[in-house]
Amino acid sequence: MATTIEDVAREAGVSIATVSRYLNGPGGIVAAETGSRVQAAVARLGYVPNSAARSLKTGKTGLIGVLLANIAHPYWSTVLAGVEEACQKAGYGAMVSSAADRADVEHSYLQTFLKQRVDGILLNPAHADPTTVAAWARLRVPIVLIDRTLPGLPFPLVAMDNALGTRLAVEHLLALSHRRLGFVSWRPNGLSNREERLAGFVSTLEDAGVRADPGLIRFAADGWSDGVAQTLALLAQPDPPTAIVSANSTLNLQLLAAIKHRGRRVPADISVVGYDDSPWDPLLDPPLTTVATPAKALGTMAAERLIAAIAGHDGYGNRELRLTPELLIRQSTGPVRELGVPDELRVNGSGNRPRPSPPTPLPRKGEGVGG
Amino acid sequence: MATTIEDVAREAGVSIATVSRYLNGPGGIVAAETGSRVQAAVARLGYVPNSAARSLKTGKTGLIGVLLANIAHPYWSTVLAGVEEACQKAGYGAMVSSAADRADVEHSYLQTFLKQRVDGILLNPAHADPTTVAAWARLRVPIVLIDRTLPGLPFPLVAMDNALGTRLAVEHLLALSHRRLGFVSWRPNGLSNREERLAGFVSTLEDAGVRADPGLIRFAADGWSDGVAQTLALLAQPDPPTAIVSANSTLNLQLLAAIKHRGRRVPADISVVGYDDSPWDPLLDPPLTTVATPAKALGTMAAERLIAAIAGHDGYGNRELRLTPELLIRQSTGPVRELGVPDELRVNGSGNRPRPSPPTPLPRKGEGVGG
DNA sequence: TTGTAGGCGTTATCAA
DNA sequence: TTGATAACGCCTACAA
Repeated sequence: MATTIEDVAREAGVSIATVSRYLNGPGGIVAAETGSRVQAAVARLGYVPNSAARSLKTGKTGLIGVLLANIAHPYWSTVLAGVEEACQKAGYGAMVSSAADRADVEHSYLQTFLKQRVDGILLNPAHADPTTVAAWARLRVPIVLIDRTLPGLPFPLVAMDNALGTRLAVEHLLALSHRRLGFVSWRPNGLSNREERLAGFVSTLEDAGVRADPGLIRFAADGWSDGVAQTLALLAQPDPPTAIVSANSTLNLQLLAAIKHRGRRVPADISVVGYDDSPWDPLLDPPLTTVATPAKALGTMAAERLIAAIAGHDGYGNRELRLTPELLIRQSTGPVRELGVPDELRVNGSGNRPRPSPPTPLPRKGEGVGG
Repeated sequence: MATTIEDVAREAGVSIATVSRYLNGPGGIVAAETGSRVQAAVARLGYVPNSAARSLKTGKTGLIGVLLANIAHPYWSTVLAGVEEACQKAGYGAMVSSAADRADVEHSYLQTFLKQRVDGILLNPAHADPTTVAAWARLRVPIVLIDRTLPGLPFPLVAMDNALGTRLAVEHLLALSHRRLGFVSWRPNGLSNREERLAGFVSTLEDAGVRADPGLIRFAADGWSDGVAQTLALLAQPDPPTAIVSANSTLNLQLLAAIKHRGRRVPADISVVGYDDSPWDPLLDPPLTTVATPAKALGTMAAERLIAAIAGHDGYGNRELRLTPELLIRQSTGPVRELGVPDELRVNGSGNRPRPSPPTPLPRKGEGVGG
């Protein structure tokens, strides 16, 4: 068995109350000389307080639960790094779990969190299932939603300004005179982030007086392949788009791959705006114009807000906190060349002749990562 | 305050011992009729056992600590998905922490784990710092190393067979008649995975009687940009390699970007073998020949082994468990064309004329991920 | 088959 | 400034 406070007390020749006071109380509540004796005993014995015993008494565990719909997506590594940082700073531990997109797994992890009496939960909801939503809504623990919400969840939300993200992408393309814009996204599923990016795309076009052709909006199943198929379908249309917006980082590469598969060049034949600015986006061919989202900040802010809520310091109520995306213009977007006329049909065929591409610019410095 | 076992006992009209027995004991130890009364009371009150109290009594927390050197790398999303799965299955919770490659953060998280009395620790060590190593070695908790180890750490290891990985890459290139092979890796730092991949590269060349030119081996700082610089340096040599092996998934894209920046074509001018087979490797241009490593299985097996060790069921002692990588041959490697003669100097300049590239093949089906 | 009671390691109250 | 002691919620002999 590990050493207990009693061992320390004996070793230091004081009572356990004194040890506890020295360890927890504000400095000065214990005589300096006594304190240093306790200090020495703690060091000698390698004493580490048992937080189960402590939390039994205090009702606080110093733990927050992080329940993600699916951690198996690079985006979340970055978000988690932010969550970690905030937890670390505040002395909290994080229990991270991934529901693998399944409602039953989500529920089982929730149970684990409740058993562990986490002080709060950071939730990225997996499913719009009404029963699950009702169960969540009934909980008493402080909960902060991260990245997205669902109708009926009465908790504060920290998320990206998704509508603004697609708005930036569309405005950029409109400014380049594109009028037939394609959009490849996830299937909406009632999840707010997906709905909002779609809404931002459509409304920005409408605001500009451009008709949003429903045929140019495609939804791909989650994963790394259906986005290719959907993009191909988009390109195969009689009047294909001159530019495409990707709704998330998983789709970015799928769009690019599909476009190359069709033998189209980016941006000469078609422009592409990606989403999320993954660290490798500047390394793609061509370097991707992207809606950059502050993924790490998302994690930090959500965790900070949850910790504030736990301490009762959250003055925001259930208000949303939205993080602002930013458009990074690289080389995957360019002015439209000609509307709706495929390269092959042009009289002056010069556009179809490959020219040596300019040297790829070097990427900006990225954050250090290990491995 | 949450409802306690006492509330349940009162509600069901039994003693707390009976409730506890019904909840924990093997079925049948409580009369069926009594059991269903307890069951009903639990449901009505929404009772969830307090695991702090339980673990105070039993000495087990049902928690494992996962301490990663740096979670901010896509590779770990996949590993964690595996860890999650195994924990979920065994009823364990996982506390995941990331040291951001800093020894002090690593140490602070270790303290958190010890305070929480985790039942075991999954460790991906961040630094070869001897003090830290000594501190680790002194711990009494069951520990399983994941992905890499350090000299002096007396714990079981679950990792990839790294030497085999680079061996597969080199053998493939040798079979394509390449003789000047470049290698771009991380700075070794004493971390086993890095050392092993380097050793596998060098020894495979030597076994084949090919001299491993030290000038063709470059080490890049962690991150998303130095790999580009190192690859450029490699290509700028008087007698550049005809093929390059990448040591990890972060470098894959950096190699490709640098090669394109120099105007070289893959695989016509230079072959590239990547590492890790990230989900997007088949989407790259060209689809990357890669050493595929079972990242999710790494997580699963490490967690399972730790859980077995906690239960005292680990018959393996400190033996290593190595997972076998596999070479996936796609389109980034091809036969060597001519040794050491740059395209520009050829009399027959046909090699320098861009030809339309063949359509990119569609990617295989990937695992579903959310977002 | 069920109930009573002691104790797990802390914190916090109350005296000294 | 320090010490004795009663909880905190649960498990588990031991009794009934």
